[in-house]
Amino acid sequence: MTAITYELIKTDQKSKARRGRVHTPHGSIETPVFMPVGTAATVKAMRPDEVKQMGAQIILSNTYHLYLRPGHQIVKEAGGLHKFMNWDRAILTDSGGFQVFSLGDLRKITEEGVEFRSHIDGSKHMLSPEKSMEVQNALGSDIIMAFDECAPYPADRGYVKNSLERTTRWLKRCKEAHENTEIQSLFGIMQGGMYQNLRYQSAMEIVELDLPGYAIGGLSVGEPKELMYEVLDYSVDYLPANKPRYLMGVGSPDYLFEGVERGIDMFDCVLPTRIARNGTAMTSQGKVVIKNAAYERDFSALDPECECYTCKNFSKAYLRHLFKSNEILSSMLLSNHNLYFLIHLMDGMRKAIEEDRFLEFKKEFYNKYGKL
RNA sequence: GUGGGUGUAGUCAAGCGGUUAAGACACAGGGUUGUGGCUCCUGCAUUCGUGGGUUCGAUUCCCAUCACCCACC
Repeated sequence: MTAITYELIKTDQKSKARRGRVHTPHGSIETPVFMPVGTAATVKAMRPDEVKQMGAQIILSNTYHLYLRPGHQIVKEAGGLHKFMNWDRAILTDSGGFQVFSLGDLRKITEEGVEFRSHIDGSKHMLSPEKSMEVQNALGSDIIMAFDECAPYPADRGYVKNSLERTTRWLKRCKEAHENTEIQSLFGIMQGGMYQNLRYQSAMEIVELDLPGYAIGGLSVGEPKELMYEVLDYSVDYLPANKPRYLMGVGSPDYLFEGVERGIDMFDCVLPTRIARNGTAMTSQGKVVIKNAAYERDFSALDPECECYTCKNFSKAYLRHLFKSNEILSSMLLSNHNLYFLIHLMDGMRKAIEEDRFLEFKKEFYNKYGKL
């Protein structure tokens, strides 16, 4: 018995989109789902009760960051991550694999693991499959991710093949080292870059380990949109239908639609909260760069079709003023809106799948949303 | 009224005789996708209060003038 189980409820008649449910020790999650990112045990600028109230079913936090600060032992002493940050719904933790990729410069990858320098104080650390499991076990998140290597783009076939094979070996070590299987489930991560046969090889290797869920990693790392969609097309088919499929790091509305259409169940992304902090909103009419001078005297709502707290109570002119004045409330209100927007977009997608009109729903959205 | 000082972009300012006048902030665009991000990138003075003069050449020196500031009557 694993901590996480997947229930397939319905598959769309005209696409690979599917409606499902992931059962976790902290409640069940209706899928497809968007997971807000809370790297340092907090969804930046948001209170947990707000995140919960807008309908977030699961959030993501991060092994690398919590290991460095405050330290996983402290989180464990606090009673685990859920209690520490006061979030009683599901939590997924990333393994630190992506930081190995994004920190780039000061790191050394070996078979044992990755040696890197802390971005906080420069101190030297080693992250390995065993260490990542130790940290994630201490955090107590419901879904824990395998410690993988995310190959950069572009990367040649030889590099990607070696990297994916090492990721499989690391996955076996993760499975071996993972201790709390009763309350935490380990998801494997497919790699393979932009090469179809390598994606296939990676899938075969990780699926053989019969894990509770699988993620597609190594996408949205700078490749063209069309290429990502193409890789996604066949990659999803290599994963079992009776397990949740998670596309890592994707979160713009168009990517979410294209992912769901191809059979993805879970997404996470820093995009909504990051662009919120930098003065941009996602709305039903498209992207709104609230800091632009055009909104100086625009007293209308950010998104006239949105029911979120921000849209119901404040004008674009006020939001622009808050941003230009560097007010904390700016990050709070825009993050609130962007997260609400994506969460409700997923609500709409789920409903559309149930009614077999996912493609129509997608078309309607694109017609209004326009570019990105 | 007398003496002194200052006038360079929206603001604070560097430059003080020599090719395209630092920088910061502000302002204006853009970026952002398993968060090293209240961040990053780009743009923004044919012109140095005004008028003369000296000089091959002046934002830089001289004179006048205007504005503002300080001190003393």
